[in-house]
Amino acid sequence: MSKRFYITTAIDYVNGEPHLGHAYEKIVADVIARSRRAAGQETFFLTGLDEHGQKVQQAAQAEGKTPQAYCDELAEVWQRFIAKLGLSNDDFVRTTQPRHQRFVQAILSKLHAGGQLYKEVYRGSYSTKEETFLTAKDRRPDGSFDPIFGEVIELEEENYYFKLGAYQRWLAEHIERNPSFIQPAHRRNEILGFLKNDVLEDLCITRPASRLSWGIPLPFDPDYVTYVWFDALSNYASIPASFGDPALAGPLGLPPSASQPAPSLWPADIHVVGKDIIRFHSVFWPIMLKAAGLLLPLQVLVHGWWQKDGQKMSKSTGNVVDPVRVIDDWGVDAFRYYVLRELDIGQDGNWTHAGFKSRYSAELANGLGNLVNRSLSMLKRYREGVVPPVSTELAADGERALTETRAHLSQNHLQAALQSIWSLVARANQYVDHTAPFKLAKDPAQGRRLDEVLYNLTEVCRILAVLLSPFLLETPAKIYSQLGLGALPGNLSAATWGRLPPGHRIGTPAPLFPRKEGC
RNA sequence: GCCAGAGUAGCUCAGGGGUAGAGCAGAGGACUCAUAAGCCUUUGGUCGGGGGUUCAAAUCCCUCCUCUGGCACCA
Repeated sequence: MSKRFYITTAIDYVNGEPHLGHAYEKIVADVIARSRRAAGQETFFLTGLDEHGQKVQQAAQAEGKTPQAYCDELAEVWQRFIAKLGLSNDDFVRTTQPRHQRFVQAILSKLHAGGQLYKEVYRGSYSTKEETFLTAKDRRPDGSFDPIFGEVIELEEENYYFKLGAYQRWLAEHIERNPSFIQPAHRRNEILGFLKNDVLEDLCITRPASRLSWGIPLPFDPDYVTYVWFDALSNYASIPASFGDPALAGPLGLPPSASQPAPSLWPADIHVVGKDIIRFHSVFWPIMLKAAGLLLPLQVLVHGWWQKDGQKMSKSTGNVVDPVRVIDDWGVDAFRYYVLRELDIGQDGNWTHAGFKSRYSAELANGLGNLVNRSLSMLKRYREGVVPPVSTELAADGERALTETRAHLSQNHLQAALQSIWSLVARANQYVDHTAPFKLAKDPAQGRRLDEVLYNLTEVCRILAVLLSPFLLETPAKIYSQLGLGALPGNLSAATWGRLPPGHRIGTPAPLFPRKEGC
């Protein structure tokens, strides 16, 4: 079986609240996944949750629940969130699942057997209250620790380390040779600068089980559990491995697929991550894979952060955008459209209500929505909704939009693709005014000309629905329904000109993005 | 502090030696199919300051100012 296109989001810490940043990352990944499917590629899209760690352990205890019961409840919250965003993920990983733990233990065993791990004593300042070691950064300017840390003692603890530093030069060369490995380019430069100018230190990968029980035990030392790096990052490979993916199961000695043939997913094509965790994904994770003899992902695609009204979002000041609220008020398509259209991937964004409303009314309602409504209304009124013979006056414009959209999507330029699609919207709106079908309709001698104009407009509406299908969820289906065409095609090739059959009778036009008063 | 990047129209940004561009916002107009939407026309800028190279600089060089991003793991 040929390898599928495989894309992931970061997994979210189960304890956190779903916010705009999570929604944005997931929607970006979703649109890329949908665009690949629409290009005819078999695709696998994974998202999920990071459920281990001290904070979960403590929070569960505070609520008198087992950590697993606590996670199960929160996992439902996250799954509802994902459904709200309309994600097309093929699976949902939770790091507490046995299928994930098997992989983590397998890769740790292999690294241990290969001498890539070692045990060492660390001595440092330990906060008994926070149950964590403190670092220089935790010190106040006078050198003392903040009282929030409570009693601070000197403590020794033995842990396992992973030989990260040994791979520093190799990784720098890999990134040099593969310009697309970290995107966008300025993020790549940051990582390269770091790899060339700083010393990469080894990574502490465990906690004693006595201190942290809610984690995956080391297969070769039950006194320890593995800590965030191997536990969380491994999710990208653990799920393909659990299906028996030959690129993973074989090298790690995991059981082959129960259902043959095993899907071929690894290596991942794209890891979509936020700029805050770029280092873990473009330094730690590749080295972990390399050390274990596994293939590296092809690309780490780094997105920026959103601000609200030019300020950092913060729950304490109430300066937040609640994606669920926006979707409830404006619809999932308006939400998805705004975050995709506002930013090129990699830039930081600034959410403003005025900006959101402006794009909603100017681009969605007045641009796209009104075009579809006026076009179909005229076909309904002047031709009883029956599609006239094929005409090709706007065919070149339609084909250009298709070509550009495909080209942009193949490079994950989602914003640029939307701009290309909207240039067809603008062209068609202009065409209405230039050809004035409402005037042609008054002159019986102009019947053939009116037929031509109406075919072109109706076909543009259909093409727009197809082009928008990777981006929007409800609108393309609504357009198809209003066209009386049934199921939306799954492939962008349906956007080639002239597929709207003459003689076909369309459905009932209705506004796509209703005007909203007082919002 | 170090390393990048950026400062161009009211806003968001493109351009990168040879009459300053787009979208939005603003102004005016003709139309009426449509969600009072759409279409056409149009006002805005000595391209951060200063100096230099050149016949010619927003563009190249120097310098200054301002802003942004990054500087991990640090058990």
